[in-house]
Amino acid sequence: MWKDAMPLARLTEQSSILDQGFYCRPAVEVAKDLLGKVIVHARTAGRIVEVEAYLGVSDLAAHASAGVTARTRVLFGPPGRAYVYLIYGMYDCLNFVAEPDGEAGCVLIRALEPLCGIPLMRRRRPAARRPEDLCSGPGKLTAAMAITRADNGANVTVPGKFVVRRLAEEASLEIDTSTRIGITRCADWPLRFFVSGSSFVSRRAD
DNA sequence: AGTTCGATCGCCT
DNA sequence: GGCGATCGAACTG
Repeated sequence: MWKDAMPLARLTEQSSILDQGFYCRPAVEVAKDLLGKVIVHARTAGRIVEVEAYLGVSDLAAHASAGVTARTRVLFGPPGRAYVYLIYGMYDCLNFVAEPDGEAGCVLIRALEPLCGIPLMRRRRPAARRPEDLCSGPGKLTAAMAITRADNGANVTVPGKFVVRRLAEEASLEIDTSTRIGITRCADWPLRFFVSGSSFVSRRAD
């Protein structure tokens, strides 16, 4: 318990960075394909087990529905960038921008299976009682990995402190679908995707 | 310029 | 299951 699943050096060696083409597709496709991929931020890393897709101006639950503003500008820009915003005055939420440059769409990262830097994550989130609680929510995983609004706009397709990787040996996984959590508009749209049976997701059902 | 309310979390009952 | 914390973007006037 509370030990890393693998050393960061080995993870780096046995994986490759997702390129811009991966993100330059419809947000729903990118969302589903991000399951099983690994986010690396500085000394911490985790496997994505739960995401939600947010679409363009037609999706009233999406920030992009407000049009281009100072906050949403990155959503309308090139794919493969991080969109990080403050929610409820205290938590940062991480998204990756999808769709071609000029079109809005993104994927909210809702839960991770911690892989590297677990003791560090634990120090940042003392409230977590089990490793399963470390990154089981959008505000939890940013706290555990120290991802903040300073990372907003970061290009995660080029080598650096913040990237998303694909393992050379990717386990096949079954995907469950549900409605998105915590929203009121477009509440019945089935745009939440998570790894079936994972104990690291924020919730099992709606 | 003032108000509203949210893509949450953790503690309380 | 309920609620308070805490802040800034978006909307109203």
